[in-house]
Amino acid sequence: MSLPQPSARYLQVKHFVLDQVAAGTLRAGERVPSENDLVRALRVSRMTANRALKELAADGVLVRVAGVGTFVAEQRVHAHPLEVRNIADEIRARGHEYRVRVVALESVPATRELAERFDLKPGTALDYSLLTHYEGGLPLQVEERYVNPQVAPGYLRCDFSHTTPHEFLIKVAPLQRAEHTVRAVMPEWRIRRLLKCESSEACLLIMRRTFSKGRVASVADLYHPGSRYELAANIQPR
Amino acid sequence: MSLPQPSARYLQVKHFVLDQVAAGTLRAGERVPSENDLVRALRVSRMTANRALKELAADGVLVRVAGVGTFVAEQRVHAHPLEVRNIADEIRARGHEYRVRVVALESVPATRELAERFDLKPGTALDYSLLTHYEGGLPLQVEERYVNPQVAPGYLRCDFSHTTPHEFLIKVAPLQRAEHTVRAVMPEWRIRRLLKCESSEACLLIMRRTFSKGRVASVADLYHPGSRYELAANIQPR
DNA sequence: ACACCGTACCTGTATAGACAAGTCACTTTC
DNA sequence: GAAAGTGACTTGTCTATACAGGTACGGTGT
Repeated sequence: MSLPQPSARYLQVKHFVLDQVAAGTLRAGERVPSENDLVRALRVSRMTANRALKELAADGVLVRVAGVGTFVAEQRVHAHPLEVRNIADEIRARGHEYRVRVVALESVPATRELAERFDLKPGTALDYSLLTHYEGGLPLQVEERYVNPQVAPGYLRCDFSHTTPHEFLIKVAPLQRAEHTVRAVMPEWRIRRLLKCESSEACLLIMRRTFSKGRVASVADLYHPGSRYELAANIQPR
Repeated sequence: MSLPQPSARYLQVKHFVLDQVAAGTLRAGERVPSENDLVRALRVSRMTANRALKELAADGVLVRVAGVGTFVAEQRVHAHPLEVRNIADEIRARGHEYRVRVVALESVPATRELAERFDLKPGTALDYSLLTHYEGGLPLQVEERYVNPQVAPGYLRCDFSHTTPHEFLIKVAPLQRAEHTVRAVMPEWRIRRLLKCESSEACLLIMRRTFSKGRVASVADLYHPGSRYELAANIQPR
């Protein structure tokens, strides 16, 4: 279960703690080793232990209280109004037939750009899928997704005719936090061809990063034809 | 303009850099002082300068390249899709100059489509405004807005060089609820011209309806150039 | 023209040592 | 018993120093 040791010592310390959180040895609300504990246990300087815990706190994995200690943060699975819902459910809810086509499903090495989005080293193996989701025969979403197999293993063996990537990930890697970015773009031809949309049609791109156990579980670019897809939100202030 | 000095020295360093980014002294892509420059200029240790720059990089304000230097990140404007925020505040928060141009401001009768969105009878008088919001000289948003004068009276007498429509509405008609719809579109020539964007550029359209006292107070179509505007959301449990 | 190398500068990481401030439990004092 | 003090432990910050590794640039030799 334990991962190959990263070179940087503060990363080793992060993993030391993270592994125990992931394994359940340390549960939500429990106290994690203090900086000085880590100094003694892992033979690092306090500054290094401090950096590891500080970054884990910034990631939302830990909570630190000056004078008291460091604790595992409470993790809850979320439900959010702007969540990109399961595309299959969305389509079926509108009374249309849902179909998916798997264009690609393989393991690929991380490019530098991908490595950055994942916060991993370039060349790390990532599971890659390229799917087209159809609504009643028309493409509604092209989903280009990369999954970190160390966080969510078994992605390549998933049968996407029965399970969407989203469903799989929720089951395998409990969602801690997600980032969405929404843009209007003119996608490259490769995507445009799959979406079967004209060269003059704008597309809605949702870039999504999901986090689990303090690490990036998955990075997805979701392309939608601008003429057939929109995001809607109801906002209640306060 | 400058804020009271924070006590922690690394925060002082962060503000030193941030102020220059906000003031425009340092523009996107430009090089920021190196760690050693900051050591000499602000009389701090390199570890402290390092922490400041590292955190600003983590915040997305700067980009660091080992062996090369630290640079101001290219910043797309971020907006939180779930908040009803003020475009002027957003721009100023990014440290850029905000300016607005009033293209039209008049009373118009509701067309059938507008009447539907307002849930009113066609022909009802509506206050209409067409504004272009500029960020540092570049159009960032074209705001086409209709206001129901029975819910929010006095809209046409508002001075938009000092108050944004958003601010006015909040004051006159307390916001009860809002609806957002986000689309990617290729807008008509009229809008494209105001946005000064090319004919091949996709635009992000936010259609917003705000409700006050149970009625539709305002309907707005907000157009943004796809290359310079995006919506971002961090979705956290709880 | 081109490959190679040295140098200067940059960020990234790591350490030991130091002081401050917050929290808690225990003890002393009134 | 209540208030005040004390000490141990925690995180937060800061410094001086060090080495590694990346990058750019200019010079040198072929």
